[in-house]
Amino acid sequence: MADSPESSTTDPTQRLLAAAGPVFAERGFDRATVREIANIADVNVAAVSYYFGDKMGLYQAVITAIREKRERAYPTPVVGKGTPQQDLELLVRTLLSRMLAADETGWEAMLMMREMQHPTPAIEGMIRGYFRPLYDALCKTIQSLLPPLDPKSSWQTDALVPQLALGVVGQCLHYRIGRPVMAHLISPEVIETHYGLDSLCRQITASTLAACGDQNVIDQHKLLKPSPLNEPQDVSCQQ
Amino acid sequence: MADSPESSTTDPTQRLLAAAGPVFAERGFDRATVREIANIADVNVAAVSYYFGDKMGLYQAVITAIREKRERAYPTPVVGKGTPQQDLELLVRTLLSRMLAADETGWEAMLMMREMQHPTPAIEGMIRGYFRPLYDALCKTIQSLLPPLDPKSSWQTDALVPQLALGVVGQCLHYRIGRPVMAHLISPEVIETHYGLDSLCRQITASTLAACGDQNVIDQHKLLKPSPLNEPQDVSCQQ
DNA sequence: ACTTGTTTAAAACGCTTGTTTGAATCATGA
DNA sequence: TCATGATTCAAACAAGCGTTTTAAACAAGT
Repeated sequence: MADSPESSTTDPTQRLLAAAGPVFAERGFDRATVREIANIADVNVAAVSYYFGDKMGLYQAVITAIREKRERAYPTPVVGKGTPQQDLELLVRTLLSRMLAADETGWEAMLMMREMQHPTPAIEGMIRGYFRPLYDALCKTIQSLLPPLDPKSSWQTDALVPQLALGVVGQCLHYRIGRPVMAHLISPEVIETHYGLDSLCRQITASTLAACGDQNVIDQHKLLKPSPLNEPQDVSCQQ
Repeated sequence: MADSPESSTTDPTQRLLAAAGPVFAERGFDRATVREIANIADVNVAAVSYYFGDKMGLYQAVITAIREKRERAYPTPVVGKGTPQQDLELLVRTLLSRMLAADETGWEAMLMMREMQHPTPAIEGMIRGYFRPLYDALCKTIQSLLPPLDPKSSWQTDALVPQLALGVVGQCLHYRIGRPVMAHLISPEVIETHYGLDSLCRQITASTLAACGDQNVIDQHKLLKPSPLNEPQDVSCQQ
């Protein structure tokens, strides 16, 4: 680990991009220093200004690069091919994959989250090529899962579908954002066993189907999996 | 607005705390400068070191202060008094209130979110006095909403309840975290009309009840409000 | 081999930062 | 009134930062 750090290529541009990602993700834009990045990339500090203009240029290049990479790795599925239920599960899986993505060490997702909350000009492209398509697909799928809407209710036409879609996004997001806190609330073994991609995907999909108000749908969905809920009709049972 | 900024008290400690909150929230810990804070507080920069040791000391004092303030403003409701459904709605409302809290300009919630993702030593107290109680209450309430669990299924006993509870938290959280992105996806008018506390609370509560698999409960809940879903049985209707 | 334009290298610049200094000011009790 | 300790203040300090400079190394075409 001494002679050739980040030695995948000799192109300083690539070396800088590769080195900058994890540093930006771990330290944030401000705490990250171009000197550290340049050291890791094993290029001179001046290369940052030379190739990217300035530190912010490098940052935006990193953001753009990982967005494109993840877009390719987890492309937005085309909805309408299978049943709406299958579409929904696929969308949830895509979303969760993008969030949890164990590729590298998760720093990519971390960077995207940073960008979400403290947007730089790079946010525009992120939304256009990344969030919007998936959000639209989600809305369309949820729309087709719902019973016919009352066109006279502005709540139903304007709010319901987006709220359900955002509920999906929010739950997926939480398993990225809330991770540090979750580690304090739930034992590591349980997280290990029950908070993998498959388990979470099943849970979120089922919840959303239920929220769409279609008991048949959730029953069908449950049949696909081993051991879900059993008597959904009897309530008010204090443990 | 010239002669006495932040003039609620003459105590430099209080003035610094009051001034530091918004600045830390808006700029983040690193971009926030003690000089700007001191200027706004209208005290000398040296007061930061003098009273709080250093910048980080001031930051942690701010975190602690707003946690205590919000704990008082939106205390964790005692569950078990009313029906589980009412309890759930109350808990969701508390959570959403804490997240969206329009008090001040929302910087308090923003700071707590920052802390969640990039914890400092102040996170311990936050979890103990803030997240844990609400999370436990949520779990207990959801438990009593669910049908009897199969004790042989580790998924049901270990994962289901926490996952549902975290789903609630995640959805609430998202309406804080995802705000910038949401502004790009949904028109301002719709946000204005349909993304207030009441609307979101209703939506999240109803979704969770549905996810608990109890169709009766959601039907009852719907009766409390004007115009929710109507024919929940017929499905597969492509818009 | 020479020239020309591009890339790399080390050092330094200029600026901002958190923090400290040491004197001035104030409050308080004898 | 004076002395003592706490507080305030302007100024300075030292360190770290992004960026620029200047010159050396390199590549390629003639």
